[in-house]
Amino acid sequence: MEILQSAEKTGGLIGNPTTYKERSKSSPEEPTSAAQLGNSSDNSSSPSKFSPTKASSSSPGASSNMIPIAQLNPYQSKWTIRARVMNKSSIRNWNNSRGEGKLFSFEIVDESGEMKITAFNKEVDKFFSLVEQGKVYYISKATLKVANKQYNTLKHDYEMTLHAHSSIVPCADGQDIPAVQCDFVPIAELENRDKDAIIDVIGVCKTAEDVSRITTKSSREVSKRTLHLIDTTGKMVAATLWGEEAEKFEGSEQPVVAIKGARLSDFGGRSLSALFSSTVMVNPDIPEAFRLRAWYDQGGYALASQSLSETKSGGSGMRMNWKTLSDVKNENMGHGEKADYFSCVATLLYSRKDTCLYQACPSVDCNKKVLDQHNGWFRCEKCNREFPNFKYRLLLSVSPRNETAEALLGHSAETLGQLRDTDEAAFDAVFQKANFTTHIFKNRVKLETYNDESRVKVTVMEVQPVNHREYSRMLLSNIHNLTQ
DNA sequence: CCCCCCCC
Repeated sequence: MEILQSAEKTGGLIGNPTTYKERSKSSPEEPTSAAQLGNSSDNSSSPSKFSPTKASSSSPGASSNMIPIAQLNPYQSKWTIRARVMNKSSIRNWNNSRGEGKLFSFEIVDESGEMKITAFNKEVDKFFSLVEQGKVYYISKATLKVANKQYNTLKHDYEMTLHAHSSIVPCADGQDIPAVQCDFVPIAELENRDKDAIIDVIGVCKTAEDVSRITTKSSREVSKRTLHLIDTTGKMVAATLWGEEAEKFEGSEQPVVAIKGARLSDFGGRSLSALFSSTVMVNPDIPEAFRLRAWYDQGGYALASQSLSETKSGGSGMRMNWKTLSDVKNENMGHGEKADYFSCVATLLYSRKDTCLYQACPSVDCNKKVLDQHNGWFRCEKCNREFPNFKYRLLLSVSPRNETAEALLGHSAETLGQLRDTDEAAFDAVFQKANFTTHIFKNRVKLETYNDESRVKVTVMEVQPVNHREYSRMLLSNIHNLTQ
């Protein structure tokens, strides 16, 4: 792709006789930068607008009226438009009670307006590879119908469906047609944007998670892959791609990734999700991308970037079921059929050190307590074997997991086991030091019956450091709710 | 003729 001019220098689009206003759903407030994409087919130096003469010289619709997109309506039969593809979806299949098929859609723009175009089945085969994002085409003979505003946020009363006689022909001189514009929001700035805002973002893909399959609420299976994008603001944000885009993404070489029309979510703080209407561009040929590449390669890669998105499930105040310990009692948590889960910020008052360590089977993934045979051998009933050695495991009364207890005490079970055997004072000190420390505890609560005696048992699943910003945010929201 | 924008 060739870029006419960096819009950053100009504060807007230059080289276009008219200005195309960003579509409403993007709602940019103060664009900090803008990039133009897709002028590769613009070679002519003589802009032409709706001149029938010009149209007849190079378009198949010689007898058609060249009209602006804004004037398209279902009540005229002969027309040709000349427009640039802003956005193109991938091919999607559907299968419902009314039948099945495939489709793709794209959005076009000219100086007068914009429109959504959908192609089904045979028209998918005919036009999918021809239609390229950023390029200009003559389009004629298609069906116009009232736009379904529920799914089409473009500013036009109608949308277009291609049919067997529809014509799409590349236009060699479309430089007068507005370029596709990106208003990239710096990643640090995402923190101040509203949830559900549709924004354009560009960053270096520092890491890309593996692709995974998830099942949606409506029982559809879909692939997803989360990228972690950073920019020169030193902030990082998680951006999730879906479907084929997720499957095909190759992030091993830290490409620059631009997403036009991503949705800002408040999951885990702030994160982004690509929509069907988003355009994901890997290493796009735009100045922003070149700048980011240089910045990253010349040292940006070493920056300890701070993510706006919580990477772990914990720490974030958004999805945590925060409870106080008295809530657990007052709300009779754990009395249901299934266990309840809650998180609390709590301070460790005391932990028993006498029964905290046990000698476990050294087999990988066994962890069963071994029986000391007092002959130098240790027997594991589960493995039905005797070992000359064992491994220490930690078991605090709150915790089912060795790793959780290790996090709480700040030492590995192995270290503590050695310490107990060699330096009791140091061993005691570890427990002393852990007392009165405050953490986020993620807990499971369940009423358990043992020997005819029922009691609510709280098990700590995970211990995490307190994220004071998130925790304060949660407390403020509680105060806010109390004053409602 | 789709119309799902998902999951933690």
